[in-house]
Amino acid sequence: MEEEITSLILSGEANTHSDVSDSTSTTHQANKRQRCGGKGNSSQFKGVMRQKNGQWGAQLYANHTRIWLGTFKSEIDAAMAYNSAAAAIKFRTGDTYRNFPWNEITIEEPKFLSHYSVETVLSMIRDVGTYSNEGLICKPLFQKELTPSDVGKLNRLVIPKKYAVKYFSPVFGSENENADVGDRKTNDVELLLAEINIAAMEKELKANDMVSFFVCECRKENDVQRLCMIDANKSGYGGTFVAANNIHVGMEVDLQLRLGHCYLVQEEQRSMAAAKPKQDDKTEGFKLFDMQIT
DNA sequence: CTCTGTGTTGAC
DNA sequence: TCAACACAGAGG
Repeated sequence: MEEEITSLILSGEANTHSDVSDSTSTTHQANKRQRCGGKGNSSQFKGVMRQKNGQWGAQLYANHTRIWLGTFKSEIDAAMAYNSAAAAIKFRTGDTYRNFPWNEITIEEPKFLSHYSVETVLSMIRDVGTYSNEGLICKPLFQKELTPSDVGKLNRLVIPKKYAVKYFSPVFGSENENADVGDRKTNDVELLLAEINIAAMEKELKANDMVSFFVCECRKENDVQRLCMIDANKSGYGGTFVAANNIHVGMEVDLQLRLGHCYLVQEEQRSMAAAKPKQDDKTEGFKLFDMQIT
């Protein structure tokens, strides 16, 4: 589960497709080898090539060797894989070429990937690659230092009210009896984590450890779902995902506003040439860590 | 059989 | 360093 989630993250990349190539002075097209007899089925993206069966392969070169990233259904997914791998491998060397320009979300990617070894990152990318059309991007929301009670027996985590209102207002701001949100008398909001395997977390986390909340977009086919993730930053370590599953489509509209842009949906709509309308309103309600809240 | 991904080559 | 192309061989 943990690995599944992290691998999803690595595959993700949110970007508009329209304003490619403004992040570097050299374009992929400019560098492309113009081998004779080009059949016009090559990719416009760096590190991406068409396979015989119509799939798209992604690869990148580092240390004089080719690193195969997998095959993908769409050219864009392959280009995203290149971006992720490049963010993990080439970013530090100063090679910041991107198939898509950075945006407010993807700019976080190198920092996130730096928590993992190159091998881990690559395996994550490959896990998602073959025959996959999934993507997941994450945007940090806020951090909280754990208190003794957060890691206590009560299976609940207290979120400062200002964050709860800001990011979870569709849930916490409404008078919803189903919401397992307690203690409106205080300034903070208790997030009950009954469904999460907090027992596992307890072993790992202590008071004063820092947990980061992310909102993530998970793309599957033509569907976009949103997840909330918790990343635990133990002191002295990089972040490691210890908990993540929260599907909450109900707050989509609100989060779209807060994120400023819903890149994946736009990209999907554009690339699908309006073949299918966006269909992300099928699911009602809000789930937090597998717990239906609204 | 299908299809991935490696081997290899040659352009930059 | 990179993409184009060929094809070995893994996997169903």
